Amino acid sequence: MAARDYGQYGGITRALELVGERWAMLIVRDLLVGPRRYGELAAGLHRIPSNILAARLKELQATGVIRRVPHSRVIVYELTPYGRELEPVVLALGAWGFKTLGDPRQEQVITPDSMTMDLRTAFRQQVAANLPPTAYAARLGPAELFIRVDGSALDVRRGDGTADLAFAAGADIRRLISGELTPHLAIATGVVEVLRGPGDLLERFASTFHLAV
Amino acid sequence: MAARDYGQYGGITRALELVGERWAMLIVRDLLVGPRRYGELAAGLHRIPSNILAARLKELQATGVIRRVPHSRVIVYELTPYGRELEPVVLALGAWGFKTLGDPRQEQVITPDSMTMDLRTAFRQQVAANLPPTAYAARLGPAELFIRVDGSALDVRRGDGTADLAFAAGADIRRLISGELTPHLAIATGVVEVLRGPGDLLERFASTFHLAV
DNA sequence: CCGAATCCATAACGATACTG
DNA sequence: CAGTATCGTTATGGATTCGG
Repeated sequence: MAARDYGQYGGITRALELVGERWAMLIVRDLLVGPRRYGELAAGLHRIPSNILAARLKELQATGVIRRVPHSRVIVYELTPYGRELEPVVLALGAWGFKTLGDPRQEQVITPDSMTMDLRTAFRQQVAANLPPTAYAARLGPAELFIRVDGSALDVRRGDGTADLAFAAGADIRRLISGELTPHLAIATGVVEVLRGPGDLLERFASTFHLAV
Repeated sequence: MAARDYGQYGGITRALELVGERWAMLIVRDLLVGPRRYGELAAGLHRIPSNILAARLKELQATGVIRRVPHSRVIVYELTPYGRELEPVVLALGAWGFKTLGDPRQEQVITPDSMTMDLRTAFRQQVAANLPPTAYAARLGPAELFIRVDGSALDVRRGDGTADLAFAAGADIRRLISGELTPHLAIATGVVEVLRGPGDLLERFASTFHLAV
């Protein structure tokens, strides 16, 4: 791993030598959501060439960031404890990037894992702590997420479930999270479509997930 | 800048498109210490090729992370307000990398700016708030730093000054900051050499700057 | 089918030299 | 001092192929 180093001694250079290469941090992002198989990673990072994915997985293993775990018949990759400690880094990056996240370009896709991490980024723990437990079923572009907020705990997983509020939205859910759009306006303009449950709950959603730009 | 994108829509991909390329985050790191001239950046990142530095500076300007400011005769680069908001990202990266920072390799150098940011990473604001104002003059490898702690405020700058404690150390100051070495042992083993002032103050330094591994 | 390895064109990077 | 220009090397991207 000393091949592509910076010739400097310090915490930041060290970190960048471990996870600074192209795609590495996105692999970490997806693995922060949960263990993933090779094919799942390839699907979530749909533009990654398979040789690059294979190379990164090897490097991240060699440096102790991830682990390759054979599970009966399938192989999954998961973060080591040290790798999981990258969560603050990934969240900080996400919060920073979110601020200048415009509208999606034509070729940009939304993946369940990236959306999950963006929701974690926007999650306001101290606000949620004072709200009743709530479950949301959100269809965000192609991603179906089941979001449970209980006290200061957040759980996001793929798929559906019994939710207090079910809604559908596209990438412009961002406008709701940034506060650019009020929940009321988001519904009125069709940015958010309420599928089940009281639309008022979208206000709770918006105050739980908020990231000022 | 959409040339090298990831084809995904999300906060983290957005951030990586802006500052994810090689060397970019290190330029940000050094600019977090203060505005720098082209030559200063080149010196601090001594292994960066000048064409890469020039390219990164252009990209970071184009994306609104840094600004090119003509100052009478010289040109300096500085972070925009948006660029400065990368500080939490850089500190989180530094804290993570610090944990597996071993001993320096032969070719690795210590630069004043990287050392400054590492100190900021390790700074414990809430601990410092309960200590009397203290100034340290530290010679860390080739970097001469004048460190002032006043309440929860930290100021690190290059050069010397009237300090309560002056000391010299090498890269293995890391062992003191990680707690691997007690202040007493650090002095006894020669890891830290006290140049002026009461050596006891090194305990205050160690509790002010601490990052568990 | 999953988890890669291989091949090849292209783009980025790195070292050095060069210019206003 | 603040960059450009050039050119060889390396990494990336895309497609295809291989092995269990």
